[in-house]
Amino acid sequence: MDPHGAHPSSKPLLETLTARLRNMAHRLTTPRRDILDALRRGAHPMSHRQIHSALRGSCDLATVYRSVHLLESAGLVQRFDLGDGVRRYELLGEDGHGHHHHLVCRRCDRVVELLECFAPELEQRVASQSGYSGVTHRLEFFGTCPACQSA
Amino acid sequence: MDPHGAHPSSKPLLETLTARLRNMAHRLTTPRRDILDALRRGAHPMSHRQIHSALRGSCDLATVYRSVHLLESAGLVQRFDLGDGVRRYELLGEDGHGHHHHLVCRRCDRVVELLECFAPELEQRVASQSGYSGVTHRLEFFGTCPACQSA
DNA sequence: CACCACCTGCAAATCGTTTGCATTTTTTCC
DNA sequence: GGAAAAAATGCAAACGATTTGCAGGTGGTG
Ligand SMILES: [Mn+2]
Ligand SMILES: [Mn+2]
Ligand SMILES: [Zn+2]
Ligand SMILES: [Zn+2]
Repeated sequence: MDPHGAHPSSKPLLETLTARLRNMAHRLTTPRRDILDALRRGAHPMSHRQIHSALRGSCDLATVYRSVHLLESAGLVQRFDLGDGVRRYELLGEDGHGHHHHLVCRRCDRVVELLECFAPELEQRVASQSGYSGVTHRLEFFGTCPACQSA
Repeated sequence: MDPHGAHPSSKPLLETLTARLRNMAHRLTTPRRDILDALRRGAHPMSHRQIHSALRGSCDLATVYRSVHLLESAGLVQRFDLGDGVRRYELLGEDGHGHHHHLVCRRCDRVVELLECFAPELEQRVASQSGYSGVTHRLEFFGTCPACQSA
């Protein structure tokens, strides 16, 4: 595994993403297309602020918040919570394909993308034992990266 | 499993907790003792605000924030992030004993305490594959509780 | 019981995020 | 292509959680 590696999976075409958005009966606006494109280029989860800077001010920060909300409810992006109070987002494949987790350095915030998801069978067990339905999970790892260990 | 069940493990004595705090070279103040006691009584992770109300205003909310910080760095409490922007805390046993996870209803926020922790072997694997050290994890489950399913 | 380092209350500041409203865009339909 | 309706944006103000500065209060030690 490459410690700095980004998503190895082929990135979806921007055209594919905008099509998905329109299929959900939403308008395709310039900010939304640009946000999707920024996320497509990003190797790791991006905060609203990071997305906004990647857009170089082409739209307002409030619009980034509103658009990301929409993309999330449309199932195009997934939210990640890496422990600081900041929400981060990544593109999500159709039907939830592309679900995965991260390993974050406590010192320098370096992120490793973890390709496998371990927990689906756990979801099953948790669901059947509790009676809850539609069980999902959120899992992130934390540690000290090689660089920060020697420093 | 009891869907509403709280921690089944025996609760530590307040005296034990205050001793642990003092061993870390920290003062035992009234707010700190009261906060430990509130957490000891709580069945689920508590937010700063919940702790503060449990104290019935006996100390300031800012003091709750500062004290919980201290308790966290002293290893007496563990932080949980249940998806809303609010941090919650539970007592943690010595040497990290008592680590566990939760299942939260997306509709009514009902919390189920999950007794087992599945991920230590995953930590191992993640650590050896990435070169990170001191790997820990954060894992929570979300779903719809039986009551909210019928509603 | 006095001292001092540490802690607390209070209020203001900070930070991420949300929202109201007037204006601009997108889409639909001629 | 252009007009009209519906929806999205920009801007600034509001918000809720958390942090912080400072002046006064307290715990633990000798
Ligand atoms: Mn990722
Ligand atoms: Mn718990
Ligand atoms: Zn690092
Ligand atoms: Zn519920």
